[in-house]
Amino acid sequence: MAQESPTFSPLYRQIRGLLTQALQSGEWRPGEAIPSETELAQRFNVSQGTVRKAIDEMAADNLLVRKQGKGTFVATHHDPRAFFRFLRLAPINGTIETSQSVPLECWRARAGQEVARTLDVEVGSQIIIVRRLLKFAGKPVVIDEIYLRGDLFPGLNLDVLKEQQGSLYSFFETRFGVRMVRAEERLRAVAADRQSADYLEVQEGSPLLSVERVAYTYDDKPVEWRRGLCSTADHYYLNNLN
Amino acid sequence: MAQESPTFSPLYRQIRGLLTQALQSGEWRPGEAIPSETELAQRFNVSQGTVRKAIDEMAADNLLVRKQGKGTFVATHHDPRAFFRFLRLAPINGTIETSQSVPLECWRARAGQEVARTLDVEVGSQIIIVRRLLKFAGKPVVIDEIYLRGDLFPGLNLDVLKEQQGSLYSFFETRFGVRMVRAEERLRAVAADRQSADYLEVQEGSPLLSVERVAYTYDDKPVEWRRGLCSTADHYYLNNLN
DNA sequence: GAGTGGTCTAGACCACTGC
DNA sequence: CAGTGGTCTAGACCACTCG
Repeated sequence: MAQESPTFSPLYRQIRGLLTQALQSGEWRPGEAIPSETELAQRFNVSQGTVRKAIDEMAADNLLVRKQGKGTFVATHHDPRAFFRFLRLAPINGTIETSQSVPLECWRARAGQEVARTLDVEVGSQIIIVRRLLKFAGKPVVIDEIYLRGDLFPGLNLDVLKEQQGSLYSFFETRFGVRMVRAEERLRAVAADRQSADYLEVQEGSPLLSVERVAYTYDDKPVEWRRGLCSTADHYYLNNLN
Repeated sequence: MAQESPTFSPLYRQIRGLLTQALQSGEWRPGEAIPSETELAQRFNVSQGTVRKAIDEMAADNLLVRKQGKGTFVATHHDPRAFFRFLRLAPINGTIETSQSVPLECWRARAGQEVARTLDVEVGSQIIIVRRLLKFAGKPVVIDEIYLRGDLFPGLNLDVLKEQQGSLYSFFETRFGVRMVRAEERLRAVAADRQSADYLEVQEGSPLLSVERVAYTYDDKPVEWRRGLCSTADHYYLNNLN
């Protein structure tokens, strides 16, 4: 029912669109259960199998999480298993370490050309810049500079950031209703500048891993641009190629 | 039919196992079409939908490639689209560049403890070590040191390597019937040693991206261990986080 | 037109959770 | 026990490719 001709989109893909829209509108919040497959099938007037296929895709993209016998849930950054989805750093020797995010600075500014293009906003619109230090087992490992769309994070400042527990994305999710869904990272090796070297307690000029990231929300629009400098003396960046 | 009780494995997963086994045995070679879904369903005495689900999973893992109207094919590294699945380097400014693999050295040795553990072979068994330079648009970008299981690459030497066209994995696939299926990479930033600096035409001590990789075949056994040092002056390593 | 994969449906039954 | 997701089946029809 309702199938277009030029760009053919199967029913389950349309259902996915409707579900994504509902997620975006906040009808079901991160961590909550969405209605059962049979309920959704009735609501959209399709068979249960079609809803199922839509949910399958969204679960594969980490938008939803299925739990047999319990239901299907909106994915959340609070889930400890989701923590390392966006933080691919692991200690070279040894086990899991506790991590701590230390906010250093937070101020508002106007978007220059490059930031405006990356975040898909007008040049001159308000952005927020955050600098923070990430510690593993008490030792500084990453220094981040983060650019955010100002309109999406009203009231964000250094004091608010200090309330943060858990990951930054988990914090954005509950505090501002902004959920990061996917990201693109560009990695390079660079020499430590003076300031970063001081923060990371390494020598100026020593090699650091530069991780540049653009993160997107549901509607595939960029929300965050960040650049992290990682000391890889005791940690490496893990990646699986399938 | 035939469902175990302790570790329950659904039928389609068992079918996947049988298909993987057939791939591993070389019944269908990379690039070839496998039998149609209905044929496979008859062969395994299951419904077409069950075969379909098995193939779906394997296509998601890049073991098979579906082509509507034509059939399902064994994935191959010859496919230009598969080229950047294991080579995540892209030029910082500009378009696609031609790449060239220049073999430098190739010799046989006995596996030490670390290599033996990584490649899951006995200490002292034969391994092959390859050094090669990777050029983009004529300029050196990566210097690789590659450790291979000697038993899987009989007759491999520098002369043979010079016949290589396309990617190294594509070469291994046709020449030795060894197909890399997935890999794990560990990235760090390091300072260039004298020799690497010379090859990459950078200054000694300048920051390089170290990419350590273990690659696996169908049976999930490690086949290759390699370490690449990348000059990220004009290229970055691209990664998508979903 | 014949053959392939892709979609959609409907129904039966299994596995897991929680009351 | 009822309710959820997970599996398996069978059949109808659509979209694409190729001769």
